[in-house]
Amino acid sequence: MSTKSIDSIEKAAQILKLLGDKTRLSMVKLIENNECCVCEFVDIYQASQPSISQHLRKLRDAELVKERRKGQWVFYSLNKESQYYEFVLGILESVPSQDERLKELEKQGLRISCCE
Amino acid sequence: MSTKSIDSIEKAAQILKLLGDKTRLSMVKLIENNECCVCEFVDIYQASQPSISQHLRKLRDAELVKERRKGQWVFYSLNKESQYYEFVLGILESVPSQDERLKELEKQGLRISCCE
DNA sequence: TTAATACATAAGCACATTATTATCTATCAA
DNA sequence: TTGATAGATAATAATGTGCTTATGTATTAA
Repeated sequence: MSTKSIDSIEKAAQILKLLGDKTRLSMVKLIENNECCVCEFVDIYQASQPSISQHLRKLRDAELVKERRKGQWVFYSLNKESQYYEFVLGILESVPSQDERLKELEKQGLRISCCE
Repeated sequence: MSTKSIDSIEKAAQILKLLGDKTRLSMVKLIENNECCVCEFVDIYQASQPSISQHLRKLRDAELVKERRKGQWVFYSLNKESQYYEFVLGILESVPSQDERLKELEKQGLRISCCE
């Protein structure tokens, strides 16, 4: 079960700190409606692969995102089972859509859209 | 005018980072409904005065809070004129009330409740 | 005027965070 | 198999953050 309210001020601060990085915030906003793999993030943010992986690890450790392996790719999405899902969703509501970045990727033919 | 939506991902991340510290988040939640002065924060968080002042400065620089001098005290409150007021308010909705901390202060007779 | 209280700010240090580089595993395609 | 691609992780370097200490200003009370 997830409610919008957070039980402790420390936990709330921890989640806000995680979202308080522009790369992570943008990634989380992006996977609100899309499933993305690591190499897509690398292209979108012009960042190194380890840098992206480390951001994702923090989000995964906090159980805000979940991963799904599909062949050689690992796809990330928002963890809807998280206790904090609604809290995060409430914040994302006020954050500008990042879907343009994905469209840009598609235009370059770099979007990973594998079967199934 | 303030809307819940933030124009840029960078600005949103900046605000979330500011709120992503448990002392600052608690202070902001506290002054959602109360006006507090620096020395009260010092008592409440058992922190040094410069430490509290530095937190408040960051919040003030981002225009999330405003100050009001009253004699020797400086009282802080949420800046309702801020462009980001509703965004902050939306987050605070999910954050547990910190009013108990003020009640505790009153019990100890340390609450500054000056005239007017 | 003097002392005390409230607060701000600057400098320095300790610790946390982020990015890079290097290396390792897993999957897929030849 | 072998090579290439995707990704994770460890070690390290660069940067940022938050705290303490020291000091300055403003206000009040003596």
